[in-house]
Amino acid sequence: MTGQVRTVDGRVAGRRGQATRQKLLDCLGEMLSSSPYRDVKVIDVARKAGTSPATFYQYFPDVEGAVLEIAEEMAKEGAGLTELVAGRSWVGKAGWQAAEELVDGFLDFWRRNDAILRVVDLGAAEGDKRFYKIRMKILNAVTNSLTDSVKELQAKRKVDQDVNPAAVAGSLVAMLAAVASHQKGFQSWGVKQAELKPNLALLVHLGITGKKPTR
Amino acid sequence: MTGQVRTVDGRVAGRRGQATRQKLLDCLGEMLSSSPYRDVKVIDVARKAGTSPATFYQYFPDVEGAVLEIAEEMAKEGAGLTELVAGRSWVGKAGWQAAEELVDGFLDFWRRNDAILRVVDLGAAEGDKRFYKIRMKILNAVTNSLTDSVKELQAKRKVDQDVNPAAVAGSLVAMLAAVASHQKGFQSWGVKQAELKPNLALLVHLGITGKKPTR
DNA sequence: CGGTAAGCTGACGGCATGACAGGACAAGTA
DNA sequence: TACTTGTCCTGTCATGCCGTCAGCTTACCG
Repeated sequence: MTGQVRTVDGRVAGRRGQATRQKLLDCLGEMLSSSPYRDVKVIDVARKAGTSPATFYQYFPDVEGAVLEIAEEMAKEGAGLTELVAGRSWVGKAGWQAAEELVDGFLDFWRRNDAILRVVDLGAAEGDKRFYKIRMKILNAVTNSLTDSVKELQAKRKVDQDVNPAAVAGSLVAMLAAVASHQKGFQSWGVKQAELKPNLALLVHLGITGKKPTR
Repeated sequence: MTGQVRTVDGRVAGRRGQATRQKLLDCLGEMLSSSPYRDVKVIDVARKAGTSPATFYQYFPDVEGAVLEIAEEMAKEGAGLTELVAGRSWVGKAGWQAAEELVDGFLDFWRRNDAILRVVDLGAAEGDKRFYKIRMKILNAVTNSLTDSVKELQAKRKVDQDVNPAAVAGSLVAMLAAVASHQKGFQSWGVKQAELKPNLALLVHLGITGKKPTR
């Protein structure tokens, strides 16, 4: 199903080849977090990995191709974000806890994958379907779960009927993603990390349930 | 005060020079909306403007420099976004209207300056102070106004004291910006443009006042 | 009409890209 | 051990963009 790892010219990669390939990916990942995406050059990645540009081109069609590879990897891990929402109760104290844990988990994931998520975001915004798909894969998991939560509350008449669950869930997730990728920005207008989280959780809880949380 | 427009090598630009310069900026702007930022080359911009690469380098140190110029221009226009919030009442029907108009104005501005805002966002996220500053210039106006609104409501005991006005305002603005730049994304999970706006307005209202709007 | 500064470009060294052919290496076979 | 096979890596090359400079053309002014 997964298929073996293959080089650009169709050979199957052996143990040594896969190691080289992985090393190139790792080095690319590091470069992305230390210098602007626009300035990441194949030759630098290759040098950093102690190999030559030609080797890079054996495993990846171009820089973008390699970035997609890393992103795909991350997306798999990101699928686990679903668990932050699935099967949670949004009533009473449990609701507040759910909101807090969602915010926590989300911010954490984003901070860990900071650099690559930035590039994925850009690619998606520019209309590249491949990046777009990956971004969806990560956000969809959470968004769909949240959408379901809102729908449930609507069914129980706890949320107004004219609320569009998908729109609200999507917007909240977008907010989390945006805040996560500009966390430094908040510090400069005097909001500290620790203060940010409860306020985000508040917004999430308000958005989902329409009510202030009981802590 | 403003200083004349100058070329890289220090000459003051005359009428003809300024026209060329502007044409280069315009063409760059077009290129940014039609192809990925990473692939925008000086030579293409120059060709599109019917001039040579050397001319480009007379007016701008590099592509980034020119992008900053465009962004600066946009930031000036963006300062007008303050009016969407300043001096608004957030009580009763007026509150709902304020939320709706804020969302409307914001989304509109973002759609108009789509391409350049993407690049600014990326630059800021990557830690470039110059892009960061521009992003702040645009968002600060709105965020500060919103922060003040929340503070006022807090003073009147209409909002809980443990809410951090700046954190809430900043998060809401980040949400608006994020949703605006991924508007297409929402369509794919079945949320239409027209549906999106009222739901965003709802979230904004909830966030600022802590209460459901009275429409 | 001549001087001066603005405006533009051809051309060039330098570097990244991406392709290829061939050498180095590990593992299996006789 | 010698030979074979297939994987893995690199030297090298044509191509194309970058960023700069000297020098030519154009516009303005006394």
